[in-house]
Amino acid sequence: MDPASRMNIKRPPNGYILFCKEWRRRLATQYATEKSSEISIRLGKMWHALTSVEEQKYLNLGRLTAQEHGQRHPGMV
DNA sequence: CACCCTTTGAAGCTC
DNA sequence: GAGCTTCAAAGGGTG
Repeated sequence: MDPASRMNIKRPPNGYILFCKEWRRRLATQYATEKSSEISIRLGKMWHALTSVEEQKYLNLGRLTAQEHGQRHPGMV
């Protein structure tokens, strides 16, 4: 790949990553003694607790974000 | 200071 | 087109 793309543009975050950014901080506050790896496991449990609408919301948003990346970086090569 | 460990989804490489 | 691998976040813990 072009070094320019690797240097400036990272891979688009999926729905789960978006969910992490919102809840990871909250879980880190509640479980301040735990590490991100442990938080990730808790986030996985939180993910299972989501309703279909919420789950699809994050996945859908992540997919749209990925679609936008292609539009924000046309060609690139 | 970079990598490990961990989660899920998707990008990205290989075939 | 079908499939496997790497990277995205992320933060104490490890090296």
